[in-house]
Amino acid sequence: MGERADEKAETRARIIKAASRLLRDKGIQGLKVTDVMAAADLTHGSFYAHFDNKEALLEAAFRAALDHRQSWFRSAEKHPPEERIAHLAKSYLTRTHRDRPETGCAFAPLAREFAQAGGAFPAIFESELKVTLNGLTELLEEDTSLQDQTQAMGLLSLCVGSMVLARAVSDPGLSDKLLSAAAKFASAKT
Amino acid sequence: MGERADEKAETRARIIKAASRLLRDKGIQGLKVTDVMAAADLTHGSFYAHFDNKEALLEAAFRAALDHRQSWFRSAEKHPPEERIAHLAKSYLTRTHRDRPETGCAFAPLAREFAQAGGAFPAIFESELKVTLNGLTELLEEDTSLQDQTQAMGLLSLCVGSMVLARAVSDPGLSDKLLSAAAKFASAKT
DNA sequence: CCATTAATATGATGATGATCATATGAAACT
DNA sequence: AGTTTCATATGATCATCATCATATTAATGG
Repeated sequence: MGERADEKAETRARIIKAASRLLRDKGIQGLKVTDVMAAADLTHGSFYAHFDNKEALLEAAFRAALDHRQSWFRSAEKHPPEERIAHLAKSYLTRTHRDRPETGCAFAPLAREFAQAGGAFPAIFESELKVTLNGLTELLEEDTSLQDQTQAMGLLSLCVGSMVLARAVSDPGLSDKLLSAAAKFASAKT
Repeated sequence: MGERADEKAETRARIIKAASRLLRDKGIQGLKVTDVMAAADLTHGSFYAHFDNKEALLEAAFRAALDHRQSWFRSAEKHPPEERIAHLAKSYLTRTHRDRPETGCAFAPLAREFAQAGGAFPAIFESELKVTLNGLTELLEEDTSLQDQTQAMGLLSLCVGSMVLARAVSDPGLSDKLLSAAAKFASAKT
């Protein structure tokens, strides 16, 4: 009895994973149900056995796309507070991260589309962003009062902006330089 | 004889202007030919009297969207070099700019889509970005050698990232704070 | 005024893609 | 083995949009 259900849950997870990758790469409008299902080794029609509609999938996929945030935080915890800005920036602004948007930060590629999408999307985006900012604020030992999250907000803005631009550029020298310049810029603001 | 041609050129300009606004607001995939024409007070069909296809329009619209860059630079020139970073950040990171994406910076909302679009788009994006970085580099009196454009690249990344996030957030307190924190972060003495 | 021509409008056409209805096929219980 | 059930597949349907073909309309030259 549980066998079938397990299998279905596993398939569902596979669909979400595929969607979460494609979403970060192609954006909301670029994400096609057919492509997601193909990436999960299924055909388009069975999609509706797993989700009510595309919106439901997007929601799950976006949340899944933010999982890796934890490991970003954890790797910074090991460093003393005054080195954390530099470390967080450096570990975010890597070539690997740039070249694999499908496994990376979801804020950078999706901000505009999520904010403008209807339904629950803007709220989801916002709450996830707040969680991220709070995590950074703690790491940087700033006041949580929203009045003094300058470092956390500045750092995240810088990281997101640099990643967005670096990904948009095909000249590898320029792209690399955009990442390293941002990392240097961040460390200077400690 | 020139009358008709003038009128047509004027209409074309009107279409480009409408497209340039809608493009920044909705993105490439969100831009519908019908909507552009309606915004220019025309009906959809006549579009092809002015442009070969949607791609041609997008190209013109994107270039038009970068016009305002000049005035950003000029307003910074008036300040002494060491104050320019702070001034550039502050004048970019305004509430007005945030609330009117359709008249603002084109890099922030369009980077991902332009980079992934086919044809000439990535190259156009990249060359416009280089122009911008060179302008900033000059203003900040850095070495133009691409080896030392840290300030220019850091500043632009920070501005773009902060704007993208601030626009994605509906809590006005948080959104304002994202802008002001980035401005403060930019001006922080190294 | 009439004829021409260029600008815009109206109404297809065809592709794409979300969603749905129905079919297949294999596992689980009898 | 036979039947039931559910996961997945196949093949519509319906809306949206880019693009195109044709019609209308207004300005210019005679």
